[in-house]
Amino acid sequence: MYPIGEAAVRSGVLIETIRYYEREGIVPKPDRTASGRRTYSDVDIARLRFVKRCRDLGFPTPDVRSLLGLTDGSQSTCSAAQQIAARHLSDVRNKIADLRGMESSLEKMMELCSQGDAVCPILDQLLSE
Amino acid sequence: MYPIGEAAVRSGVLIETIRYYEREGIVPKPDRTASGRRTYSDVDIARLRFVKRCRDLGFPTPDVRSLLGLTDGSQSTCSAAQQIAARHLSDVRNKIADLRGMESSLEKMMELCSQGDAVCPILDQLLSE
DNA sequence: CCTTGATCCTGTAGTCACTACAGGTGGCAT
DNA sequence: ATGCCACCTGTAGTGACTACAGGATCAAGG
Repeated sequence: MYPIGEAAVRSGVLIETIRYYEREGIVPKPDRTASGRRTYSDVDIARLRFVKRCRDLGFPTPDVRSLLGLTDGSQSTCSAAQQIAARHLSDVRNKIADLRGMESSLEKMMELCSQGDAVCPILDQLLSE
Repeated sequence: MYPIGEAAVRSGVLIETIRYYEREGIVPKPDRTASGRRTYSDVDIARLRFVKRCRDLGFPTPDVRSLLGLTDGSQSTCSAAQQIAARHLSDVRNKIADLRGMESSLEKMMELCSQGDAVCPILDQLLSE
């Protein structure tokens, strides 16, 4: 059993973020010492790492909750996880596409810049549309 | 001169977002009618469109302010705009790289899913690291 | 003139996922 | 006892919006 500082180190999740997850109900409240300090088991740590992994992959918190809920599961939970992951993958791809659009526009602007025009092409582009 | 509703339509920026930009000092306060209603000139509209264009390209608001400040400029403002755009382009590229990493991990997970394992590979992957 | 519906106003709070801080307590070493 | 570090709760802030409440103004129609 570890105090929260140790749990943070072991899970890779910040102390304040751990408390936030608890407050939001993303993870269950841990046991407490007689003096009121949180104390985390290895299972608690594993759960926090799961949450971190999900967040690193960009899953929004509602999805993290859902995925966590599936971890006590059976065979049939796999399709639920698949669904969540597929939808999220689609979101990620949309975001990439958005960003690629931005990148492309920015690149085009930067390109015009190197042509030494009398008028700033970046500002001109931003002003013209 | 137009009321805020018309300005919103013409600029493509929501009424509440226009007020937000004004409150944050991103755009100057417009003139008012005798009864206190905001009234926007064509120059105000053009400025709002500029802000929208910058936001659509993902420039953070401090950069939008800076770019706006450059639009009254001279030749020498072009290098400043270029700097802002270059830094932002770099940020966009970093975000794309992050998302590509997520996409790749998610794709790998989905791939394992279609192999019909007894254990859910998605949850397994999330739990194992 | 009065009514009605639409538009506008200010101020406040909420969204998402954290993150920081204030003020206080507990635990351990000196 | 003192000092330092870790922990606690509660609150507020971040960035960029977005929504809502309660009230005022405006214009058109009866």
